[in-house]
Amino acid sequence: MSIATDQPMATTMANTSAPVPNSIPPNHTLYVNNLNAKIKKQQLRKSLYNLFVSYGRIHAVVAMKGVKMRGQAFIVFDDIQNATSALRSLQSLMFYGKPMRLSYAKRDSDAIRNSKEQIAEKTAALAAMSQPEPKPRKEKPRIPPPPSQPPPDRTVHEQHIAMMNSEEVNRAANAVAMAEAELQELPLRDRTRRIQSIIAAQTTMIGTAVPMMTEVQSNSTLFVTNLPPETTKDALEMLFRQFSGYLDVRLVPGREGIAFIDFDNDAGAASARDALNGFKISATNAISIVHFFLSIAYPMNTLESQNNRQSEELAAKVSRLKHIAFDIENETKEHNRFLENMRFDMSTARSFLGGSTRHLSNVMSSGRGDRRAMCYIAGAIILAFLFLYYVVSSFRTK
DNA sequence: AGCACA
Repeated sequence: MSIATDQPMATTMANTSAPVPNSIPPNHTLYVNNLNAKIKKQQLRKSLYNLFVSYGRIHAVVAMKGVKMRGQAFIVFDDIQNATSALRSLQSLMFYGKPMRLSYAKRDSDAIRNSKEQIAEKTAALAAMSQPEPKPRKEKPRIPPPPSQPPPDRTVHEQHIAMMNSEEVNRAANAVAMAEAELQELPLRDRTRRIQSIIAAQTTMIGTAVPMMTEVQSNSTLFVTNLPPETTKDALEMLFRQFSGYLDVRLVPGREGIAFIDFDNDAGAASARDALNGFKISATNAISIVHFFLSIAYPMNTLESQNNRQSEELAAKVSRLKHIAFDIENETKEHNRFLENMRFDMSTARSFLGGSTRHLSNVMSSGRGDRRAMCYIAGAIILAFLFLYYVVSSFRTK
């Protein structure tokens, strides 16, 4: 399938370990040159971000259009180690048709300089205030050692909990939280990749799984395809109204063969889907029903992980998360298959969203002020829109 | 090739 993205084809990885002779010491910021100067600044920044962010949190991507600065960019990492691993793995990567050249920046980026200053100020202030100087610890071990008097038989759970409360896990959880915000802005397909790389990165970073909770948000609208052209709204109504929470059938004016079925709850939609997917609505047509799912992963509150039972579930949660990531991918592919055969335009996308937006206005006007529900619905609408827009634009630019 | 950020 041909998908248009703003991502350049990342073809040959000519990386290996051939570090360019490099006199510049490691830096938070990578200097990139030999970039394709034809790419527009915004897109370039976005693509660079998407490429480099797998190696760690990125503070900024700077690219400039001027004669002197074209073809170059700066990637500001929060962490030097991450900058280093990006430098090593992406060196000479074909990017928009040209092998990019990476080195450390000669000077610190302003943002880094500032935060270094702030840290220096704080430690100076601390030193001035406190008379017993804090012992300068050297090189913190990956997993904090047990307290000086290790209780003879710490249970596995207790060790686990101690680790969960470690600074490293907190940082990892933080990284995941940042990533979550970023995920919201990515099309579904890219979210899968990001979720996987976040898990991988955090897992290697702390040597164990980050405690994550996942929330699968289903959607109370079903997408039905392969309907015979003469299908009427009444016929579909007959079929679907037996399921609890049924609200409405929406045919798409000007488009044969598809329909949207709204429910007032996810579970009703799911049970209708399970019952009717593949249903032979006529001698020749077995209908196919797609239920769009959205999922969000977020770090578990590390305080909550003090609870033993929850800490037992961590591993299971993470593996479930991985499965969900794969599921999203599969579903996305499946959707694309459906949609590739159709002229799926914006009015169709809007029609799909019609139900959701109505739910939103219902919630808003009900005056119950359920913030949480509103956020979810609004978020789901945005994600759904992004996904649909992505699908639509992939036809446009074919 | 070219090292900036307001």
